[in-house]
Amino acid sequence: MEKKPNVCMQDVQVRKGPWTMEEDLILINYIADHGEGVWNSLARSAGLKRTGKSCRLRWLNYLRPDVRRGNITPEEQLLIIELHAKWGNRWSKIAKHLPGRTDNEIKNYWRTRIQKHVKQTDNVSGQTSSRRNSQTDMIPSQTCNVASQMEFSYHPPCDNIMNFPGPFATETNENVWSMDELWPLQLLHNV
DNA sequence: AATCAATTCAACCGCCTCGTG
DNA sequence: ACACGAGGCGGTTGAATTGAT
Repeated sequence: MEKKPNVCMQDVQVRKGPWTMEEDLILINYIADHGEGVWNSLARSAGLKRTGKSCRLRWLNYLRPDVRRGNITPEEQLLIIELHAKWGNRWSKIAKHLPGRTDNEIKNYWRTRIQKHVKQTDNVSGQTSSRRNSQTDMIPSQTCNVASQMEFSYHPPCDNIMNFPGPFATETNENVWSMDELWPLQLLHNV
């Protein structure tokens, strides 16, 4: 048995950054056997050199079998706008009303697609309107206004925000693999 | 074909809340 | 009532990808 320095041993062992396929499989298998929850001990027991938080995030945002990815529909988009107008940046609350969508995904979608459109709209229609300190401090009343603007000016074919990058298949990305690939492996592993 | 800029999104960070002893 | 740990949430970052020149 080699002796390791007892200083920050956990810190030394914690892995960060993109998940590997192997790690994903370990996590899927472990949760299939034991269920989710108690993430810190789950991470340890599963032999993953990740924090509990990291495992939870990976599972909730990516590995859960019911996670839907890509192709946010116009209906979903309108719902996001509507709910954001009602609740502001309460992403998890909004996500509960969009089955299969995660708070992270909705948050990203809002920031990259909708907020961009909001800014453009602001520039065109209200150049003298109030300044914002940041992208994130928009209050619900403002977004409500924006939501109505978007609904009435919604023209998918030429609208920037409706140009979805396409389905989930980004094969070139090393740590992105489809659930079609992962779940059969998980099942095989469990047999 | 090469380079640069813009965009996207997975993952991390820090704060807050809640449950438990 | 208090302290502590774990989980949850929103904000932010940075690598990868895509598009434009």
